[in-house]
Amino acid sequence: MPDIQSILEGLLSEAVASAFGSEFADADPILRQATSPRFGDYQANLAMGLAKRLGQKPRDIADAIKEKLTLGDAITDAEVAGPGFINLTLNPDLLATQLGSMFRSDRLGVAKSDPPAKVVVDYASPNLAKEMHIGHLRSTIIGDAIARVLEFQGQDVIRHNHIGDWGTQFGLLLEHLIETGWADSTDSSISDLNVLYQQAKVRDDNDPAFAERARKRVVDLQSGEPQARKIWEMLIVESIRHMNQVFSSLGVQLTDDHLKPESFYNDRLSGVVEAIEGAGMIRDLKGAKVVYVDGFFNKEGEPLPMAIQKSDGGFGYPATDLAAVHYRVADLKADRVVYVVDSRQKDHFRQFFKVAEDVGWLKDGAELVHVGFGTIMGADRKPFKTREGGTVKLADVLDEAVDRAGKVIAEKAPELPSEERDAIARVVGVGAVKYFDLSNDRIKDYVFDWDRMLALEGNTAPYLQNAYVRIRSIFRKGEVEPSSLSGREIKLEQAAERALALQLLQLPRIIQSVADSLEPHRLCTYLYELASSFHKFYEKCPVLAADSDARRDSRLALCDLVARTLKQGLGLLGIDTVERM
RNA sequence: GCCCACGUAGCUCAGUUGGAUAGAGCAGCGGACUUCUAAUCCGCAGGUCACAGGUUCGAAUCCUGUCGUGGGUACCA
Repeated sequence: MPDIQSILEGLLSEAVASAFGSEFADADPILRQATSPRFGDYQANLAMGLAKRLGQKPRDIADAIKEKLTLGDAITDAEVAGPGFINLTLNPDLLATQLGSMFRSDRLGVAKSDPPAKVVVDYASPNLAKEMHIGHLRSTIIGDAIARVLEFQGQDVIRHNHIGDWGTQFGLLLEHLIETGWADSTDSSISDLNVLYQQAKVRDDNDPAFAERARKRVVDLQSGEPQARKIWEMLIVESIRHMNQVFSSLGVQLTDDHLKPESFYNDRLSGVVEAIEGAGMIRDLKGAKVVYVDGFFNKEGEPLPMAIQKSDGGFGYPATDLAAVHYRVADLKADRVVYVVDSRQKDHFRQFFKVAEDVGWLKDGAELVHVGFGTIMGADRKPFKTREGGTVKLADVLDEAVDRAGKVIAEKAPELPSEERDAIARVVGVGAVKYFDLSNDRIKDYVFDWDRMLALEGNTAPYLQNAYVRIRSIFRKGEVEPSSLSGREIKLEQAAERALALQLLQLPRIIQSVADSLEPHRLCTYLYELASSFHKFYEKCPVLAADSDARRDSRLALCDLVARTLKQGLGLLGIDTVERM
């Protein structure tokens, strides 16, 4: 069934063609949702744009279109207002029919994209040998949300966790571990590694000789030297174990199946260099093989080199990134590769995207997209740190969120058994952290604020989860199974019901807009407005105590649609719901 | 220096890709609970959309410049 937008656009095109000739049939009707109920439900803004082309006044054009507009099944009223807006009021029966079809759809009316595109989503991608910290949060959950939305749309999504298991940090760590004799011990934990890495980092910054030896270790590792290899494997196992623990408490859909570590591309690196050399793009700079990309300059104003192969023979991240592009586009045949990585790396992405294009790897029109995001700030507007000024561990953030959520639940719902309260605290606490992050425009920095994210008012996860809970409570109390409502007629009588209906029917458009823009916060805003519309409806319209069975069933169906939309929407953000809270 | 983002109410943020009188939440003031869960709802107040030009029927949104904040500026990622 065509959606409302398409139906209206069709009617408007017919009217324009009938008023001014068929050559105008493809004019964009510029259909928008009305900004206020007093302007009807939708407005068409094409009359102003046609004024020049037709040499007539916008209002006269709008009047002419309005005259030819078919009223009845879809539109019950059309009025011209302002400079030439055509305000449209929808037939409630059309809304009801649309809702009926949404109710019967297990996808809530969201069409599957056909044919599906193959999309690689590269996200989380932490550097190993360090504990996961707050800086890993955004890539992990924004990427997860994007992957879920694209998958729901029916795209062929391939998740890649491009973990840093191969770079310079391992040189530092290896050199330090071998020198201190740690390499001969058997027991290790990620916290130990964290400390050892910090020690190594300090030495690297202050001791050029150490730095030199550490760089040599990277070359050893990449060329398969046995001792380096053996220690490295121990480090990797421990790091991945820790990473998976964090993913699990975060509720992220990444498993070992999605690991595509930097080391995976090792035996492709020399081929990458050869291909770029073959394209005549490699230059020599002090022994390093570099590429120059137009438009990038260093502090001295000279063209900025990007090192594909370092002067010591080792490969840096540009080589790995280029090998990954080639693998994803040429081997996996991806149509789109999405990189969910901090905005600060924007220049790096622009550079190697351009190189990949110039080498000719994007022949089939494959699209590379850097989905950048801002920094999480503390209350002082500086990057979020612990009170002592240290790195905030991701596991600690989640623990505290659950802890804080638990306290609120103990206060608000003391009647629930403590075991259930613990489970709810986990869903609410983790959901609050994730939603708070996702609900901000990803390109901007945001200030981390416990009170705000766990607040029950405003655009927060608990507010949405509570709307869901209230609906489930209605069904429990009324002892109604949602499936039993199938086929019942939905009647939209109250303004609050009509507003809710219009809101529900926007879901497909919102999903599309998130998929196009790769901005999950658009879904958050939508869900918040939906929950808000529901709460207004809830105050105004008794459901179980409605004054007729037909009205009760109609409202129950509306409630169920809201619940399913909230659950689905939150699910696409990687956030769970509970039955009570 | 050069390049890239961002600047909306006291605070934290939206703003449907250029549409009507710029919207929420918090904080402030005033209301609504023997409840389908008040973890909610209703009302009041709060704005030179950083500033100045430009594009056009129409700009918070696009362009140019200025100011401010943050980031990037090879062989860390």
